[in-house]
Amino acid sequence: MTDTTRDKLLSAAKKQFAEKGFYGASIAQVAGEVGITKQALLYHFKRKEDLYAEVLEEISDRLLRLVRATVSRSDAPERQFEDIFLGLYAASREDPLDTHILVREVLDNQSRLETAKELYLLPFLAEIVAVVPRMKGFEDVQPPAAFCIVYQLIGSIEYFAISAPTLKRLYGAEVYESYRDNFPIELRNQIRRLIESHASY
Amino acid sequence: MTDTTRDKLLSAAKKQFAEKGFYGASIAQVAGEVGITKQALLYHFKRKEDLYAEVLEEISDRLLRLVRATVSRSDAPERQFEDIFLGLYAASREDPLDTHILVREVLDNQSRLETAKELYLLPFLAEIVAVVPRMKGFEDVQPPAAFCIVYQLIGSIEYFAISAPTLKRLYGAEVYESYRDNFPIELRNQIRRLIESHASY
DNA sequence: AATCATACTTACCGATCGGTAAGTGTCAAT
DNA sequence: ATTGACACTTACCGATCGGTAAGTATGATT
Repeated sequence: MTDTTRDKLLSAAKKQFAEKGFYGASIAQVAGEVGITKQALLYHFKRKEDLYAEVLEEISDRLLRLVRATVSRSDAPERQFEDIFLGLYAASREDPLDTHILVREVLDNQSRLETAKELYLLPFLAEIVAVVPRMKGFEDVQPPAAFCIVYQLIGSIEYFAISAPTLKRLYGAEVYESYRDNFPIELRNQIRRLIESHASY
Repeated sequence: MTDTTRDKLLSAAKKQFAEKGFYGASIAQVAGEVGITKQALLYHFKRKEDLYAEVLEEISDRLLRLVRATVSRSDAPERQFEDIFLGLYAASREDPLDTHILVREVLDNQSRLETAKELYLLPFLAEIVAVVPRMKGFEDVQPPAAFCIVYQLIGSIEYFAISAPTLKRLYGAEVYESYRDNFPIELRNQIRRLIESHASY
């Protein structure tokens, strides 16, 4: 409610960056959506990069907190593991723009080369990967295998999240919604198959 | 070898579009890389969109052909299913730029709104999804569930493919290569677990 | 020898980009 | 009454964007 101009700018910027990417977004348009001039925006954020950095930081912070909260909510690693990914899916549905930006960051950071910006990924991934060898039957899974298992699940979720507009247009809103509702069920199935296949040894 | 200027432009454009996206890429730079002026490029491709469309078409055509060839190579649906995804992974390793562009297209098409452009996805997805109910134990799997199963696998593959540069920088080339080599193994494991879990009923 | 398409070139266009500089109005503190 | 931080504004900048127009060298066709 008591949104400052700064907050409104961050919110409008998130939308622009998510839809058009760093290059495609223009600070003038972001400012325009908030109802101020481009130079007023530049008063709050000296450079376009600064605005983008703050948007990205907010997103990655929240994602890292989500994973940590999920882990600390349960003692059973199997439960932690499943809940992390179901939680990530839920988050991607609540804030679709966030996922768009994160995937864009993966695509763009090589040409925009800001090394520091992607370092949030390290603790985020490490936190999840660390859960794997704590699960029953996963004690001997090697780090590369654990990483791939985790990354496949993350990829499934993020890719589906960014596909929402495309799928909606391809199949229509109704069909898309049936896909969207089935997705977490199949995601859970896949995770449980994984866990059970190891636990049975 | 006998690359025409046109071919060279398409190849240079693919690289630029993959790295920087449609907005970030500049036709002047594409032309520069080939050693001609921007206006010479505009002689071959009247508009930037035309150049992009041709790059995208080439990629999506090849992907669709790959899936169809894989399906016709075997009679066993289970084998077809597995080979499709392993083939897609192999393709994403051979031509990483292609995957970058396809994922960007998913992200960008909503703001660039060219509806026609994404229609390659329909037969591509339909072809793969159609394999599912032919597999043993999958006869009664509903279309939305089949779609989600397929889309999760595609998402895993594409997301890992676009992450290559990021992962290389995060973990170093050596560690990344161990991930990259483990990825198809875990992918195959996942697919086989899926098939087996249904076949055993 | 003249024609004509191909494959470019230089010159130029308006629009938009991110960003700087120099004000202006408001309001709280001194 | 003055100062000064805060939140803006108008004016302006050079660079770059995609794209148009008009000219030129080349080589095959008639």
